[in-house]
Amino acid sequence: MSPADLDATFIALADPTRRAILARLASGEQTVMELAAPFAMSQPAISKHLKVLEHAGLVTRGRDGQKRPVRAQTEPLKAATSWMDDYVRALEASYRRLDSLLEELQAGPTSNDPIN
Amino acid sequence: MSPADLDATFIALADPTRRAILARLASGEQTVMELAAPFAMSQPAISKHLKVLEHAGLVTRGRDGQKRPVRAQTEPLKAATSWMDDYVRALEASYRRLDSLLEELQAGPTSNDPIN
DNA sequence: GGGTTATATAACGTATTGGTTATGTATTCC
DNA sequence: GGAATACATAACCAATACGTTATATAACCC
Repeated sequence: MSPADLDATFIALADPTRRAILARLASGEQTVMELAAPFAMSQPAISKHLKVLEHAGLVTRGRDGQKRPVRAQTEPLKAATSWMDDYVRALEASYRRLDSLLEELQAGPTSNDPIN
Repeated sequence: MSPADLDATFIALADPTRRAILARLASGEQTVMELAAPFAMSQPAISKHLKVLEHAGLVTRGRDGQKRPVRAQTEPLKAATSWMDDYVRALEASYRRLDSLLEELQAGPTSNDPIN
């Protein structure tokens, strides 16, 4: 996953309306009208949010007559989660290194310490 | 964690410069100057990015003379990961329900199906 | 064909973002 | 005290984000 893809995913997730749309899609495919109904927002506004989500690969669109059913996809979320997990792991490893270094120092200087 | 906190976290993560700053902090505390060095960007630009990260709680600032050491924090990331995990889990549960429904239909109508 | 429904697109306004340069404010060092 | 260093803040600019209303496009229904 390229940085730009990660950008797109996090940008898409950074808006509460878009996260709410995703949450509603968890219970299955929805049309644009169905998605728009619960929000105090115009239909074009929802269409724009859907475009952002689609650009991130978080949703895909089908075709059923005049309807364009929206369906959630997990792929980009897994990539984003993976970035975050890797990062947290690296951070925690770094904390552990620092901790053991501090322990060593507290145990008193050893022959390895630069005395002079 | 409130939606606004999630907003702040995802917004902070949505910029590649900010993710790169976090990645560099994984190897330990850094001053603003140290952080700015590898980027083709002015020091004030980095300070702004740091403010966004700080607002999300992804970094905290210390004080050491004229230096303001920056240190990464994992807390908001865990909350964000948790939102994503919950969502993916809900999605996959929904897929499983749909799958088993399709299987049932494929197995042929039962006495429970609305025949008329 | 003509009206209604579902959705997309265009044009627009305003706020925010991400960068810049210039300057302010502490703090350190001699 | 005065110069240099580390950082923050202000003022500015271009681009983008997020909403609006109005309108276009396409499919459905009679």
